[in-house]
Amino acid sequence: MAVHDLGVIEPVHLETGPSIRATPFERSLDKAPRRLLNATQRRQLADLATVVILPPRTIVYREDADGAWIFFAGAGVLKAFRELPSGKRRVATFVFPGDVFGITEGGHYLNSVQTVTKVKLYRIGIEALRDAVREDPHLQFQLLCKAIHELRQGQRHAILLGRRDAPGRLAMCFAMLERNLSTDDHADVIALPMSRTDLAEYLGLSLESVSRASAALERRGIVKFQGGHAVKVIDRVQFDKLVRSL
Amino acid sequence: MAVHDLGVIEPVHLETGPSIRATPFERSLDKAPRRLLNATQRRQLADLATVVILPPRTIVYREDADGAWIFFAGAGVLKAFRELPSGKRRVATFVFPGDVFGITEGGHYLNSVQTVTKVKLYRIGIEALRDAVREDPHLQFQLLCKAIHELRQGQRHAILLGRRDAPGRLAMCFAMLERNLSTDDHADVIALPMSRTDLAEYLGLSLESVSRASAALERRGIVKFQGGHAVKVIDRVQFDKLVRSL
DNA sequence: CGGACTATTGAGACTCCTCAACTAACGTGG
DNA sequence: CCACGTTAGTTGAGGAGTCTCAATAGTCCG
Repeated sequence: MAVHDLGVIEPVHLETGPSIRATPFERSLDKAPRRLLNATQRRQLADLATVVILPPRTIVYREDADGAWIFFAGAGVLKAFRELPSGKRRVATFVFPGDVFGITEGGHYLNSVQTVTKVKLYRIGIEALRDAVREDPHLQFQLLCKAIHELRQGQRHAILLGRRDAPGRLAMCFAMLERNLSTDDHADVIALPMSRTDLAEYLGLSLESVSRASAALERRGIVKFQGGHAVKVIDRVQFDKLVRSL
Repeated sequence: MAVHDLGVIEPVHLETGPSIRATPFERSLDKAPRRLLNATQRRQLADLATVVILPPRTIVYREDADGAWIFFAGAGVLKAFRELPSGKRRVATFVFPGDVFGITEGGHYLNSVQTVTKVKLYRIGIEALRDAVREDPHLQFQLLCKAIHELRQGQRHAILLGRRDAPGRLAMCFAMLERNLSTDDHADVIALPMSRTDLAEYLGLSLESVSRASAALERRGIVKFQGGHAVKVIDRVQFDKLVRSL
C-alpha cells in the first residue's frame, strides 16, 4: 500500500460535498466527533466550492499571503505550520478529512499549509462563504462548533508540548492520530502518513529525539512499527498509561 | 496599588454591558484587537446576563462540571487550567477583559477557571445565548470571530511552549501580557497580576525556573521588576530580539 | 508581631539538543 | 536492470538547559 492511499480520495460518504467533523459541546452520548452538515448544506457548499486535488508535498498557501479562500479537507492529510525566524518549523496542527482551514489575521493567512499525502480539497471564496453563512445561520453555527473543536484540539496539543519526555509526547501524538484516522478495520494499527520530520515539528522535538523515542517505545514492547508509516499498539494498557502519565 | 486594582472593576467604557475583543480576519489597517459588539448588542446581552463580582483566587467552575453558562469577562484577570493526573497544573490561557469563556465538550467544561484578581463577569445561560444568537446572526458571527481569535492565541502559546529556553518563554509571555493589558499610560511597564506559580504553569516550567529566568532577564538589563507584580522593559530592542529569537 | 504561604537561590541528576557518522530507501538516468 | 545520487532516518558522544530536592529569604494577612 502506498503512503498516499492512507487518505482515501473518494470514499462514498464524502462524494456529495464537504463535511465538518467536530465534537459537540452539548451533552451527548459520547464525546466522539460527529459530522455536522446535513445533505442539503453539503450540496450548497459543494455548489460554491471548487474541488482541488493536490499531490503530496504541495504548498496550498504560505503564511502572510493574502487570504482569499477557505478550504474544507475532503480526503488526505495536510499540515499547517509556521516558519520561525531561526529557520525552524513548528507544525501547529495536522489537517484531516472533515477539518476546515484557511484562518487569516488582518487579511493574511496565519500559517503555511502543505499537503502530506495526496488530498482532495473543497475551496470556497471567503466572500462566497460569508454570503452562504448569512443566508444559513445554522451553517454559521456549525462553523462556530468547528472553531471551538479546533480550540480544544489546540489545548491538547499545548498539553502535549508541556511534557518533558519524548516517548510520552510521541505516545500522545499516536493517540491523537488514532482518534483522527481511525478506520476501525485495522484495530490497534495507527497510520503515520507524515514523515518523522513532520512529527518532530509537531512534537517540538528534534528529528533524532523522535527516532530515539520511537526505538524506546518499541524496545519497551508498547508498540511495533510496521514499515515506517504505521505503528501497531502491542500493549494497550501500558500505552494508555504512558499517554495519561503527565 | 493593590494587586486587585490591576484589573479595574468599573471602567466607563464597560458599564453598558459585556464586550468582545478580537482581531478581525479581514484586511484592516492594523492587527490590533478591537471591540466587536455595538451598543445595542451589548445592551441585549446585558439584559440576559447576571453580573457576578468575584474576589481573587475564587474558582468559577471546575473541569468536568456540567456546563450551563457562558461568561464574558468584564474586568480583572482569570486563568483557565487543567489538572493533570500527576497533580501538576497547566494553565491553558489567561482570561482578560473582553474575553469569553465557558467552553464545554459533551456538556462538561473543558477547563477549570479561577479568578486571579477581583473580577467582574457577565454570566449568561447557554440556552439564552443560543436563543439570542438565533435572533441575531451577526452576534453569532462575532462569537465566531472571537473563537478564531482564541485559536490564534492558542497557536502562539504552543509556539511559546516549543521554546527550550526559560528566559525566552518568559519574555514571550511578557509580550503577550503587554498586548492584553496595555493601558498606554504606563509605557513599558507590564502588569503581572498573577503569581509566579501561575506563570510557571502557563509557561510549562517549574516555579524555580521562572524565578531564575526572571533574575536572568534582570541581570541582562532587559527588564526591571517593580515589586513582584510589574515589570518594566528597559532595553526594548533586546527584549524584542529575545521574543523573536526562536 | 507572628505564622503561613510564596518566592529565591544552590547542588546534583536527568533529558534533550547539537554535531557527526552511518545506514536505508527512493527515484532517476544510463 | 543496475548504479548512482539524493533524501530520510538511525545511532553515538558531548554539551546545554531544566527539573527535583533542599534550604533560605521574602511577603502578605490576621
